[in-house]
This record gives sequence, structure tokens and C-alpha cells, in this order.
Amino acid sequence: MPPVNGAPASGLASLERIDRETVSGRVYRDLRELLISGEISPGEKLALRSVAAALGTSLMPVRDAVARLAAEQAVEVMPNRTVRVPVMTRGRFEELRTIRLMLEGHCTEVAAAHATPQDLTRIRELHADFTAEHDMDDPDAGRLIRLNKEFHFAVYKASRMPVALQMIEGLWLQIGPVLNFDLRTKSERLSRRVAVGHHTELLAALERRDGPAARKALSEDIVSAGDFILSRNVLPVT
Amino acid sequence: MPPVNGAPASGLASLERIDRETVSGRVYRDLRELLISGEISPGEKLALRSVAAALGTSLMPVRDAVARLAAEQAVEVMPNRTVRVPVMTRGRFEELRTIRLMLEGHCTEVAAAHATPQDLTRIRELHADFTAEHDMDDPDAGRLIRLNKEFHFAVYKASRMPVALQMIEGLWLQIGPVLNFDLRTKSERLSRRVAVGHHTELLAALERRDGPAARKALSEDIVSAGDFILSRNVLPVT
DNA sequence: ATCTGATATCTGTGATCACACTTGCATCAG
DNA sequence: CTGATGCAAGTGTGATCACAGATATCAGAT
Repeated sequence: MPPVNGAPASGLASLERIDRETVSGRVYRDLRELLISGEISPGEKLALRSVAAALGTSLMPVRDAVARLAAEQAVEVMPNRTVRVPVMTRGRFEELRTIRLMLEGHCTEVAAAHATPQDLTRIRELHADFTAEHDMDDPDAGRLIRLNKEFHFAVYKASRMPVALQMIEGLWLQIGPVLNFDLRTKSERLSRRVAVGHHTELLAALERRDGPAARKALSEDIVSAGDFILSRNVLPVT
Repeated sequence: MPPVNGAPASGLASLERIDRETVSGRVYRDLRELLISGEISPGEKLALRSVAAALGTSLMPVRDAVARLAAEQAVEVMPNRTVRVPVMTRGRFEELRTIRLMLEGHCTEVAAAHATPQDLTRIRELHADFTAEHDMDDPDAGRLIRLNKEFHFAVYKASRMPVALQMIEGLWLQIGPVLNFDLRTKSERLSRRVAVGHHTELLAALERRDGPAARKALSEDIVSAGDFILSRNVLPVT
């Protein structure tokens, strides 16, 4: 293809970039979404052929997708070669929370220093959406979960730490199934109430560029949500 | 299979667990080793068929392995669908170092509190091996790199944080190519001298269960090694 | 009723083929 | 010699097949 720049201005400039998406990638993202939103329960087994059939493709793309998910610990391959959503133990849950506090805490602190005005408006919008959905008579659990995630990640993205962002996504992918599955089954209003409060504090801290305060608000958000799950005693000890 | 426990004591107990390894896993580990030890240079392209041929298998296992590596950011798939070892930029390198300081620092501090006597002897042994190899007239770069890795990971493993350990491996996989490639091309003795010093301090701190001191020694190890690479100015800015 | 045994189905794994796209190289016009 | 053009080789992607191991089902014997 000859350099477009040399050509005289034409309708060509209005052409959109065409992104050939692979089926593999599509399957990966679909499964990922199902996992992160808790629509596949922990311990559930995944049969490659079933997934392929459900998505109307062959085995191949599913194999690639599952390999990627396995690398991220989002699913695990048992010694029998069957793949399943990992069962969350109490210890693993607590370790994941510890790591989240470190990584997400750091990103939040950095975000407070680096966030652009655009970042802040975006975060503000998402916070408003989340609050609005939360205050509805019958909030949609799925939408709440998604908005909560988008709010958090908008903050992390403002830190301009792409590698950390990627790692955090991996963490959410691991925690998502149990967290959201639990939230989905019994919609506990109370825990969300406090979530809104923490988000408000977090946003306020970001706006006055107070890194430590932002980190503190986030930490409380993470810890309280975790405590809620832990208090339910649904996680096996080992 | 009937429960073995019910059977009378026999030579059966001496049987080793048979691990049917998949070719996929083998390819994955081979590639991983090549990457982490810097035997594949950053920017180098990987052709699936070439890898398959080199390892004497078909495309399939290679595809699975590469999918896993891509999920860990150990290789990247370009828009053209070709896979290559990511080129390390200065910014990415610094971010990776920041994250390493957090994660590995934390694990080291925890390890100081939780390390068993067995852990400590293991770490001591690896430290001795590393020092011995280092003090040789013509140290083997590859072996040195491997021993350094084993020493570090023996420490992290003592923290009993499997999830963090996994993440740290991912980080080393990303840093490995540039770090070890550079160390391999020009064997700078000086930087290793200081590495031995930091390792000695680290070990001493662990033995007296001094978490903060252990973290400090590790941080200096990571920072100084990173500074060495950064000072070489081989990393593109963007 | 319980356990053992064989069988039929289902599982993931690996190889091979077909295809569309990209890249490299040689050819040819200027 | 320089440039573009066309063809050939090489690329990843996806589908299909073959196969060994696992799992479930059910018959028969104790």
C-alpha cells in the first residue's frame, strides 16, 4: 500500500480502521466476561466442545482462549485435563486481597497525581452512573457489577501504568467469579451502600489530588467488600 | 482404582507419581526458559512453524504454548498476527521495576516472618552456589542467571504466597529477555559483585527474621540491577 | 444390596488440511 | 540503475479427523 499521505485529500480520510478480529479473541473475551461477572460458578467444569457448540464455532478457537485463561489462572486445568473455574479458598481470597491492596492502592495514589481533567470527568460520570443505578428501586445486579468495575478501572487507567493495569485485570478475573457470584445470588444492599460512600470519598480525594486519602478510601472499599464475603463463610478453609 | 490405604504395605508405596506431560506444556516451558534466560532477543519474531519444526512437533502444541505466553505478555501478537518478543521501552522497564519492588518486596518481608528452617537452608545453599559460580575465573553466564533466579524465588516461595509467586514469575518473564540478554552480551563483573553483596545482606536479614531489612536488601538489589541496565541507554524512550 | 466388570460415550490432545492474508523476491518497464 | 508490478513462498487461523484416556452406565456375580 502506497503512503496515503502523498495522495490528494479525498474521502479516503474518512475510512475507519478495519480491525479483523479473530474468533479466538472473541471467545476469549466472551468467556472472560462470563467469568468476571460471576455467570459461571466456581468449581464449574468447562467442556471445550460444549463451549464451542454454544458459541457456534469449532474446538480450535476455544482451545486458544482457554489456554490464555489458564495462563491467567482464570480457569485451571485439573490433572485429568478437564478445565474448571478454580474454587476459591479462604487463604487464596485473602492473598488476592492483599495483592489488590498493594497494586490497586499504588495505582490509585499515582492516579491522584497524574489524572488529567478528562480522566476526572470520566470517573465522575461513572460514579454518577453507579450511584444512580444503585439508588433505583430494583437495581440490576449485572449492571451494577459492570459499572463498579468501570469506575475502578477508570481510576487505575489514570495512573498510566499499563502493565499494572493488566495485572489488576488478572486479579479481578480471579476474584470475579466468587465475588460477583455471591453478590448475584443474594443482593445485599448494605454492602453496596458503603461502596457508594467509599467511591465518593475516593473521587473527592482524586479531585484535590490527595494521593494518600485516595488510597485510603480505596483500601476501605476493598477491605469492606472482602470482609463481607469472608463473613458469609462460604469459602472453604484449605 | 481401589483405595491404596486399605492394601497391606508393599513396594507400591515406592512408586512415583506418573505425570503425563502434555507436549503443549513442554513447549511452553521450553519457550519460557529461552525467554527468561535471554536466549531470544527482544523484537525477535517467532514463526509457529519454525518453532514446531525445531522442537519436532506439529503446530498445535506451539499454538497453545504461544497463546499462554501471550496472555502473560511474554510475547505479543502484532496486528499482522505475527508474534514477537516485546521490545522493552524505558517506561515499561521502569514500571515493571516499580511493581517488582512492591510485590517482591512484600513477599520478602513476609518470608522473613514465615520462613521455615528448611527454607533457610535451601536459600543458604543457593546463595553459596551463586557465590561460588560468581567467584570462578570464567563464570558461566547462563548458570549464573539461573542460580540468581532460583535464589530469589526460593525467598519468595518461603512467603507462602502462591498467587503472588505466580505473578512475580510473570514479571520475570517480561523483564528476563532484556535483562539477561544484556547481561549475556557483555558480562559486567561489577554489577554481579554488588549482587552478591545484596544477596548476603538479604540472607542475613532473613536469618534474624528482620523483615524490613530483608526488604531493603532486596530493593537495593533490584534497583541497582535496574540502574545498570538503564545507564546503558539501550532502551528506547517510547 | 454391593461390588465387580465390561462397554459405550465423552473428554482433551495432537496432526493434518484448507484458506486468506502477508511478505519477499524476481521480473519488467521507465 | 530505479521503480512498480505480479507471482510464489510463508504466515497465522480455523475446521476436521484420529486417538488415548477418563467417565458414566449397566449387567452380572457374589
